[in-house]
Amino acid sequence: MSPLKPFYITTSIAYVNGVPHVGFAMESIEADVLARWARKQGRETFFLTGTDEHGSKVAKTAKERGILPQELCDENSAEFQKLGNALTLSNDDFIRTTDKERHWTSAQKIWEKLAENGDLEKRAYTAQYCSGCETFLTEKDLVDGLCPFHKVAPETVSEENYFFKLSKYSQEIAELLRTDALKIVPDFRKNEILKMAEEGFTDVSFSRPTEKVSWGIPVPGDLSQTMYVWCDALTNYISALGYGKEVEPLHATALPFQKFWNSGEVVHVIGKDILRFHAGIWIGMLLSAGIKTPDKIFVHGFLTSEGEKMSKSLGNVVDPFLEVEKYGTDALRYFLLREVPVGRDADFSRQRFEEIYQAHLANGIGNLSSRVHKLCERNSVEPLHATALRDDFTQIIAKTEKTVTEKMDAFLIHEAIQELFLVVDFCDKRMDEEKPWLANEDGTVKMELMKSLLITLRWFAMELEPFLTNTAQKMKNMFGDNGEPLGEGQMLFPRLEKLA
RNA sequence: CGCGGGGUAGAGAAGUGGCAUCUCGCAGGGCUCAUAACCCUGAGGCCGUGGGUUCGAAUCCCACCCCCGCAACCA
Repeated sequence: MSPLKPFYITTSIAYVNGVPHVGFAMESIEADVLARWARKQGRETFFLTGTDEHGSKVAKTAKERGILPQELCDENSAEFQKLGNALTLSNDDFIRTTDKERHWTSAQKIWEKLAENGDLEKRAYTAQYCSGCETFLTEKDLVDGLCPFHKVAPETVSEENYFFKLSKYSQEIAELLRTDALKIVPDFRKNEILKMAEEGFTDVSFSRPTEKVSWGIPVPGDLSQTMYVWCDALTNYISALGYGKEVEPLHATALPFQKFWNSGEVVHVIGKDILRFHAGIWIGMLLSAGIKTPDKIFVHGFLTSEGEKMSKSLGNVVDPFLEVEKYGTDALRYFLLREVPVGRDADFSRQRFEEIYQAHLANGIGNLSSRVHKLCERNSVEPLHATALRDDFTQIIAKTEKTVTEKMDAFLIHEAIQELFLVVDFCDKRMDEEKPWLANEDGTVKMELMKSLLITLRWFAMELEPFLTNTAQKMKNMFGDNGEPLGEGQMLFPRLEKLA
């Protein structure tokens, strides 16, 4: 719990059978802010993201396109890494589940641990299978007993799978949740998953016959079976840290796994759809394998698009690349961080996005930066000489720092950023009332106020860094970070009508 | 009676017993350093509905209505 513990934060890994989605952008940005915040607090931090690349869907898509599954994975994984750059993510690593060297060894190691512990058992499994979809269907999928896509009755198929005995860990998991040893944020998600745990989880299928699904990690010691997503994908969180890697005993303590997993604070950032897997299956696996369980799971909601569910068929999926291209990285970051209440569902509305951009970014911090910069330039106020801060500014800075810290510690990102931006209002108000563009009655300029404004904006840039990294850097250039002279003035956020 | 979340101004949120708050939008006024930006004022709420507890309820209790998730790898 010590705030100086190393900090390990992960996003869920994106499935590569498609291109990046604005929801993935939101999750990555939230994780990025928490990672940058931790670093700013002086904590040694490791931020991981990556891609989930196995399974029949990928194999099928590759086949349709006439390329190898690995080629498809390479192509799409690259898109996600490209998005990471576009969003200025500060991830320390990027793990891919097709990475045999790094990932497979860890995943197989965990599998062996579960097996040694007697928690994996081969069972016959019977279900309805549609050969058109190449997947199992449940009663609810069927329309009049037929596959809704192929209009044929599914066949009853029986196959052997390894099952993980998750049910036996239900109560232990419930206890972790109850005591917050595994803390779920926000609270209401905890209640939800705790209920499920108390009612008991069912055992889960952990493998598929290789003849049906071969694009995956082979089950150790049984080539007739391929790992199903759980042991394959969830294990990325520790494979990236080198779990199970053969090293000289002397070097074992140097493994990131040792530092960040065993001795650090571990936080997973995920969407509400996969909470069950993370708080259930993943924790069960770790308990079985005798590995420390994570400290926190931070669950975000979903975005709708103009009030409707985002779906390919409706054609309303928001492409994060296009948003970044049009409005800029920090505008998208700001909207997702400020307008989406942490943990809840929200709507991605074009009009709302533009209103927020105009009001907070262009008219707010952008305009304030311009007016302060011009004043300083005109009156030769140099950063080097701006050392003394007026009391009222000192007070608001102290108060803001305190509140922002409290909010961030509680993962209330949207409230933290809201609090921070109140400083913009404060500065605008001070200028309006004291009119620093007019001289004092004795003809002298209002130097004290101008210096305070300059210092405050320089401070603001520092506070802003975890949230809007690019803008923070631009502000530092404008207002002379580290005693540099006043830089060039620039428009941080041009008004919308000036955007192409 | 499957499980869970939610219903507070046009929109999004805060508020868990004591004058209903913030952001955006809207209307009027002021200023002119600034990106026609900024500042002030105002309009706009039976706090989902009906009962109850209390000196006092958005807040606690009971009943009901309506939205939304989950139960199945959609971020």
